[in-house]
Amino acid sequence: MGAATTRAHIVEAADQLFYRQGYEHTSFAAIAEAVHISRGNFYYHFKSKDDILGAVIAARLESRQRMLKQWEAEEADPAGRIRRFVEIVVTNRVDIQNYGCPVGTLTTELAKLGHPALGAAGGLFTLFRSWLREQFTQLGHREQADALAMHVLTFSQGVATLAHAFYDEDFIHREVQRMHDWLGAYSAGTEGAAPVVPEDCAQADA
Amino acid sequence: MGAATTRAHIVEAADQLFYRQGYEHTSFAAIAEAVHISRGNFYYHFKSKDDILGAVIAARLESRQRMLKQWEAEEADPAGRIRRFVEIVVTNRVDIQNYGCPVGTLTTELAKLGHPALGAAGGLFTLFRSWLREQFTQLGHREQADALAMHVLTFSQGVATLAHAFYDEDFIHREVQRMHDWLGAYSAGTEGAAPVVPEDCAQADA
DNA sequence: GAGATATTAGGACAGTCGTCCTATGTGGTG
DNA sequence: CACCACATAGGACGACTGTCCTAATATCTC
Repeated sequence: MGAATTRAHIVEAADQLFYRQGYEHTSFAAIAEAVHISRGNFYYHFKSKDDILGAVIAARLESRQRMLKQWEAEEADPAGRIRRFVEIVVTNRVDIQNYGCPVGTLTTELAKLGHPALGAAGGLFTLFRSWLREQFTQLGHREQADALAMHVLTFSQGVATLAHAFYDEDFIHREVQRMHDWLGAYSAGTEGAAPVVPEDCAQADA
Repeated sequence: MGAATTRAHIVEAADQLFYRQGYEHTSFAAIAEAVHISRGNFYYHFKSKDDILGAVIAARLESRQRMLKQWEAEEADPAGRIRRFVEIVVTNRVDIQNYGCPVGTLTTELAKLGHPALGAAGGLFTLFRSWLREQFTQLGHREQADALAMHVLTFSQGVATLAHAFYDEDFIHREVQRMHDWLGAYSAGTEGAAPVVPEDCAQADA
């Protein structure tokens, strides 16, 4: 098996485990077992556990960036793009109810650990924030664009946290509906333009 | 020093440390150092680390319950009580920006650890949820009371997570203002303006 | 096929963890 | 003062952690 392949397998397994069990709680042995390689062999591909975390964060960043690019390609209307973002919590409702938001929970954990990779993980939030800001700007709300972007992020983080805590799917749908109604006030003129969310958009967050 | 006093000191120190560093990341040695007692002496007061966690959760529950009771005593208007709840993120903005929400972060961590005390920690969420539901019911929104309570919780969790991630105080104030505006539609009678607004007219703010 | 390189396996290492045991010290009661 | 339950200290324990080292194996080049 090529080194690049093994490395990718490690990152993939670590990504899942960090998400489901947390970074600190995930041991080298656990990742090794998931990838079916020996513990000692890790250090041929990564020089430390923090190094794996860095690779995982980079992979998540790239993945989300790709997702956003695709949305831009598929959806001409900025309001439709924002709606897609809001729908993430529906698309990934199962994972979210089970494990929370991969961005929010990782950032919170790294902050508590005082981990140096906190800044890199925060880049995921910044990525979404900037992208949402751009969409609101295109909608003509240049002045409030950043505040509106933060409000949408607030929504998604709040929903993810509580859907996780209460394992409540109906709650997700209610809050998403509320958010769509709220967004209506900011996407005037494009009413009825874009229908909501194709089924295969997924691979999104959480 | 009395046993009860020492026990209280342990719980207090553990509470702080669990909040700031997380439960798993906080070692016995760290708590011992904070309380200035020896490691081995812990097991005279608690039979395990989980036992300390249980005491911390119980203490937090009692503390929050006391807080809510006091609000009920000081504030006759249910709308005012809800506003007090919303203001938590302002009152505790320093801690929230530094460490996030004590309820949300603990619940998330325990879920990832698969810790048996997850249910007990979830009781904190349930406490707030029930209390908020009661206030909305008293405001005459019996039907939607629970959904409205969950919406307020969503707000507070989202704000706490992002204020923590971005360390942004202005953001907190903006979201709180938005929330107060939204609440205005549901607190008829106290605020002057006020016809009842259907659930999906949440775009109160702009 | 031989040799060099890339990749893997498995154990040794020091450190830390939660837990437990036992001896020491304390304070109040007869 | 002697006594005894309460409270504390400090170290020993096995298990686990991330890290590192070295030998064995696979893969590719000539």
